Amino acid sequence: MPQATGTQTLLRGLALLDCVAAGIGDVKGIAARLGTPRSTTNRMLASLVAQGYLHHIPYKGYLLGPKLIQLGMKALEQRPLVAIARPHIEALAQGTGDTVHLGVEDNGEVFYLDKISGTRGLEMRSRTGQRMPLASTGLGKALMLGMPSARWAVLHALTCPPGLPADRPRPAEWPLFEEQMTRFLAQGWAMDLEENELGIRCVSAPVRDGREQVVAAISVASAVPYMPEDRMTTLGPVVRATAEAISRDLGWSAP
Amino acid sequence: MPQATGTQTLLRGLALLDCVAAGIGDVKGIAARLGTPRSTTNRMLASLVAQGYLHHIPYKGYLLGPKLIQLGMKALEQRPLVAIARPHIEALAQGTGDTVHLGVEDNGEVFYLDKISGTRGLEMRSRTGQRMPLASTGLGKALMLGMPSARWAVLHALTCPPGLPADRPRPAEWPLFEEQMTRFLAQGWAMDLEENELGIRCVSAPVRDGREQVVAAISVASAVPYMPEDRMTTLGPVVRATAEAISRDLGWSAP
DNA sequence: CAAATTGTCCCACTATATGGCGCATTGCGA
DNA sequence: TCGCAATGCGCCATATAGTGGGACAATTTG
Repeated sequence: MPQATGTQTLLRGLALLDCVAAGIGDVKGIAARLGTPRSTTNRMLASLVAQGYLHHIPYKGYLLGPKLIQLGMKALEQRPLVAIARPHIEALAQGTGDTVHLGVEDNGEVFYLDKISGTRGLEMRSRTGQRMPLASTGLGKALMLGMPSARWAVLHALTCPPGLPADRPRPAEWPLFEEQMTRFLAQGWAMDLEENELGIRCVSAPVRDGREQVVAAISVASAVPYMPEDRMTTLGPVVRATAEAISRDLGWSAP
Repeated sequence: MPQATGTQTLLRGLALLDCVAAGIGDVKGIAARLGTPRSTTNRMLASLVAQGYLHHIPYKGYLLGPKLIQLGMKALEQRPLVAIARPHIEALAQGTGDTVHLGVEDNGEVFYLDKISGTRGLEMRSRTGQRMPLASTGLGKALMLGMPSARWAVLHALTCPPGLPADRPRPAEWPLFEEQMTRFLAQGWAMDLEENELGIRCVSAPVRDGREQVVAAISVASAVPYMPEDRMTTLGPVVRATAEAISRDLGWSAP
């Protein structure tokens, strides 16, 4: 299946790891699956065990080893979200022509990590490094999808403080808001209908890491004329797909 | 450092992963550290990237990839605690001559997973599959070291219900108990002074996994005559060392 | 107890990885 | 803005490093 590019032994070793990850722990099974003779298989197994990539229980079988756990943890830390998401959100901006945002949750707010301006001429006020409420932004709602729904009420209230000027845009009132969120959760993407900035609508989706946790969110935003209801409906799955592509680069694997 | 056992390419590739894990992301640095020429290094890098073991940001550097996160997670699931701990607790039983236990926390209690009987002739009533309170057993206290100290009070109260017969052994009264636990936490191992069974003392320590979480505990138990105070003091670090050896096999790495 | 798997060597053969080199790109510092 | 240093990518003759067959011992299973 792969193009043999001069590292047979390495690739075989990695395939072997996959094999064990798939639950095949006996030498016979592994050798059969890789198509390697017993002696070769054993040789590689020995090396992988010596390095801690596999755990060996003699005459019982092989299991993924402690080294992989360590490396997995290190990998989680090293992951530079912005750099990894970049190519994906660039493609999304290219494909939609609209402005794309990347953000994370920080201290009950959205924190903008990256922004790709759209090609429609209009510029949004948002800026990398900026902070915004969770419940009134597309990014924020996508991030909230990863939290226990019990926290929704608090965050919603936080976004609509008592002294908020009457002319400021705001999310839907509570019972309705919860209803919307439940729908967003089911479909895997969310919307913002001028709830944060008049004239701006957006479609968003959550990004998860290897632990299934929501670690970020992306959104496609544009002015109302470019964002009729039906376009948002078709855009939803697209945004979601991009978010999932980023998630995969972060170690996430589809359910 | 390793004996070249007929898998140079594989070992080099794994060393390369270590290298990147250590934070060396530039080709030049990696090549220098492994002692391989540029072309060979690039070839391996390409293969590792193709398989998802590394993430590549062109002209920027290499990082541990998503595949390692996935494998790390799988490794955590696959880990058969009992089988992995076996050789270690056997060695401990051999070395001390006393009975060794392995247990986990389950629903606010200790659950005994394994037991190696000592060589002193006396047999303990404990049995694999048994349940015991957390606060009155050595295993339980070691497990409690991994919990937020706020939970200690609840668990202590749970172990000493109002209707407990006056002649039943029990842990120290509350203010003192907390004091003891704080000391145990600092030294990394705990004691049980006939608090669960009259005439039985034990020394215990927590076992952690790759996420630093306490997932189990081990203890060395014996009759009082074999367990004078000073022996417990020397045994403590030994038990702790064994627990840490198991932890390492579970992916834990010393702080 | 026998059958099936597994762990461990050994060894001749050649496919496999090596590493030197050149060129086009890209990024960074001056 | 420019030039240098790293990097990505490909080619290729060479011999080294991995291959795979086989024999034997150790271990588990039933």
